[in-house]
Amino acid sequence: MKFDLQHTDPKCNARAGKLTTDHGEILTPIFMPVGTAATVKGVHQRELKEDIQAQIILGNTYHLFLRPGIDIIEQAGGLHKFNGWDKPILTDSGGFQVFSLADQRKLSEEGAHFRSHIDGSKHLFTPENVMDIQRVIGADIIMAFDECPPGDSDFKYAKKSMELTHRWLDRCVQQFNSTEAKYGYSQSLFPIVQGCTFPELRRKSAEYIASKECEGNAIGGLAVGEPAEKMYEMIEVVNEVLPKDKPRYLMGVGTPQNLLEAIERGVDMFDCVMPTRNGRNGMLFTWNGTMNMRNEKWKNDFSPLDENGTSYVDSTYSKAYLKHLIKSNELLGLQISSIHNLAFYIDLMKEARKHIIEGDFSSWKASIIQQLGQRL
RNA sequence: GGGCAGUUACCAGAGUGGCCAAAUGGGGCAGACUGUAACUCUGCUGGCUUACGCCUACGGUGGUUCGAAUCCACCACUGCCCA
Repeated sequence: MKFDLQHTDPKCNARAGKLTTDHGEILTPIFMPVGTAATVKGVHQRELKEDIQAQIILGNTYHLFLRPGIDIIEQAGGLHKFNGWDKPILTDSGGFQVFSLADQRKLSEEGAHFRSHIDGSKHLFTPENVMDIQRVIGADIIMAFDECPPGDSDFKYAKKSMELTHRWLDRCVQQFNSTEAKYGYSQSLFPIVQGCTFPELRRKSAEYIASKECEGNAIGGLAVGEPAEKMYEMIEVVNEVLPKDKPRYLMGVGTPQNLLEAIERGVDMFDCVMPTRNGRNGMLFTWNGTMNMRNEKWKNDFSPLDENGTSYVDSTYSKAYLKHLIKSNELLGLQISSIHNLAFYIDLMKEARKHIIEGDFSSWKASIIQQLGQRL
């Protein structure tokens, strides 16, 4: 993997870059659709490629490990072969599931003991076997196994958790370096900064993560209940430390506003379930704010779904039609909403990149955030 | 013409003497959703009121009762069956 930092906005820390993997190039800043269980819910690979123009998607180690199971992925010849996506893939390590499925797990120095949410069976994730599993899944970018503590954790817990994540990282790096990619293309390991909302912990964690000299770095443990301002502050602290010549990935974030604020602070990569999940729940993101498609007011609005949208669903379908589909629980409604929202997120990144290159990102961002705050 | 069943809030539909402004679904209104156990979850939905509370309400009218959506009488309407 290779990262070229192409432009940095002269007035802020926003960056435009190019990430080159064995499955293709990624222009940053980039939004990566989440495809947890080997699928971006409700969206075909062809739609991802042609309509949404996604350059990379995610998969999830925890979910793929439980179902269909690593043996099936291996028999398929890796995740790319299994799901028919031949562009880059990034897999999350399952660290977030240790947090979100917390009532089912027990952490120890060794790793995370947990029960399957599917059948209750007992399993153990360790830094070593999570690396091995991600070797088998075969994503282009794989994530270190970390602990993602709650946003309201106290200092003592945050420190303890961060130190465990660092020790686990040592083991991840060790295991990663002593194993090889299985399918003839290379894989990169990204470590993850933790430290909750404590600047000194974040700084320390960023220094530790940077010292591993991996090909890219991630910021985790944000947008997990803390105020947005805290999140922005932590991003600033961390990005002062993380190397400029490597991509920075803010995990699990967020709203369109969050993305723009993070880009301004030097983040290059994002993923979030929001466009797909909220889309399935009837919420559309547009350049002029959000729309709740369940609202009665759309029932006879036959104007295009989104006049400013670039995806074919935006001009092919009307607001009234999507409102009808959503209210009727029709599957096509979920698909249209997901395609629209993902296309919007990707467009937002393209525009951001354009303005970074033109050197007026901050002023553009300010006006866009104003627009995005509305409710249509 | 006769018999039976029924008439409850926007719709459907429970409730058959006080705990009923009335279950539950749908519809409507609003909110939530951030490295996906999520086509999910939450609140509101007669009027006035911040609330307490008051008023109006279960086809209509009249009655029984301390008290009626619930019991009685008549009337109106709806459905099914028989002529």
